[in-house]
Amino acid sequence: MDTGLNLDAAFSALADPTRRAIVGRLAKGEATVMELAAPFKVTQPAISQHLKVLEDAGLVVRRVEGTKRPRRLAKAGIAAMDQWLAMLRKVLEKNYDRLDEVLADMEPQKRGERR
Amino acid sequence: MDTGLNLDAAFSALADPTRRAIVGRLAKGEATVMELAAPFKVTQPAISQHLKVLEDAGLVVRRVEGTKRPRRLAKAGIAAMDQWLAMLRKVLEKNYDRLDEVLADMEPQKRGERR
DNA sequence: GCTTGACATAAGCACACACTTATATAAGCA
DNA sequence: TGCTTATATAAGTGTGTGCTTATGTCAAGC
Repeated sequence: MDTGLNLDAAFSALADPTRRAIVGRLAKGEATVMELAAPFKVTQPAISQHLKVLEDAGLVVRRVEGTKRPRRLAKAGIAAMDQWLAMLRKVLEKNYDRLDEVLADMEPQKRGERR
Repeated sequence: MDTGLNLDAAFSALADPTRRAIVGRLAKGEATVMELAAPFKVTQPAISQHLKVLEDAGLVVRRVEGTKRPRRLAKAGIAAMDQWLAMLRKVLEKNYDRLDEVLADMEPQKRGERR
């Protein structure tokens, strides 16, 4: 029942804080590699590698402009994750039982076997 | 702008297909470790380890019932990711140029740290 | 044509991760 | 009391990831 889109790649791409920051920057609009690299301490190759991960995940697309390769967000990848999460959100909003949640959190642990 | 929840942990937890399947199963309701392990070819310890990752990410909570430890979905973690993605979706759908406008357009209560 | 600027790719390394088997703990039951 | 069930933790191992430096490519400008 899967759409075939790569959720693995999308979620693991966004697992990295640098890549989430890149995506956050691209939410403001198109940007070149150099522009994307500027705020970070890492080198340009590192950013290029991050961008490759984001592109392979379908979250970002590339354009050619002279010697530059501006990136922007891709709708497909974002939509796929969003859809998966929407399913969970729907379940939670419908079934969430506040009291049970509280009780689970307050469960006595006298024997200290937790974590 | 931090929800207090760890997006790093949440996204990387869901990067693993086994863990996404576990979450998918929990969307149908509470389940024990053995029940969660059944559909997979991996061993029980592996599932316990996956569950620890999901719990640390705030996506799943535990309850004590005799010798069993049934898990269920936790609303907070899912909501945090959902919110982050909603911001991106909004940018893509509305074709905004600037993130600022999107943030200004979002519900005030969802923008900052509450409580 | 040669240099520069913008990027991609390659190789190597340290560390994180998913898995395994083996063992520990705790509750229920004969 | 011991045996079984449910789960957690430990230790070891192979694989993956993120970073680095070094180098390659390709378009622009002189």
